[in-house]
Amino acid sequence: MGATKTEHFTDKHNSIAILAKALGHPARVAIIEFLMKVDTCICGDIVNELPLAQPTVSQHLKELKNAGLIKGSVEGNSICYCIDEKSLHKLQGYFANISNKLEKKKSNCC
Amino acid sequence: MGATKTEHFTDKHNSIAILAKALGHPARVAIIEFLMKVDTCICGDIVNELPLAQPTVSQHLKELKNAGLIKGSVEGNSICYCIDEKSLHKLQGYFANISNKLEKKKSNCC
DNA sequence: CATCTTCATCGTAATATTGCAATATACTTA
DNA sequence: TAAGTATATTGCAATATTACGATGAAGATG
Repeated sequence: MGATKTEHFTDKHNSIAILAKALGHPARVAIIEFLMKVDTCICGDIVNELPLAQPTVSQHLKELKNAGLIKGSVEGNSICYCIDEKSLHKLQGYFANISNKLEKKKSNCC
Repeated sequence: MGATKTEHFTDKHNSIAILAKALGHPARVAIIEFLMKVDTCICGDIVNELPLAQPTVSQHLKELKNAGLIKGSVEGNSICYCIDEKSLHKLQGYFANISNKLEKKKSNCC
């Protein structure tokens, strides 16, 4: 018990959940927004932006990477992180679709 | 240690994280999609839709409600759940904005 | 009123997440 | 090559999440 029963759900539901979960922490939202703000991908500096210790930030970055929200490539001494656009477009499409459907049926309830 | 350092982050980052976290589980994504699929809000039936025991589903519903993603109102014997459109539109707006910005700057990196 | 149905809550076990100090790795530069 | 810089990994403690059986609460129905 205790572990999520991933195998009982559809791939679609799981993949959305993975992306959403990765954004389910304010530090990781902050990281994404920071990567948006600076115009290029950023090498270093991420740790200084957050009120967390370096290992903690490193862990959050790893989770964002595992979820496919960011990419990281070694750039000499430091590591260059940037947003993986595909996954964010996927989220955008997902919620746009939901919003759309909601508009159409204009809640006949509650 | 162990608890999220919510107070160190901005309200905006926290509020997005709360919504995202609520969707960070496939069962909760499935619940939202089920509420979308049936045209009206649904009273009962949610438990039967999911491969989880009733108390577990009840807990997931509670979390979706706490995050503001769904609303529930007592309807005689059962409870009538439906999507809280505001929060989903908020997510839609958030990701639309990000997607937009990403389009504009067409990644000059990586 | 007794029972059924529907959903919530409690209690508990298993597992996951968060955070950090200490340490490791790897590249850079003096 | 030694020292410095940037990031990752390890190990651990605190806390949160996930799941469910048992039980409770409240309206519905016989």
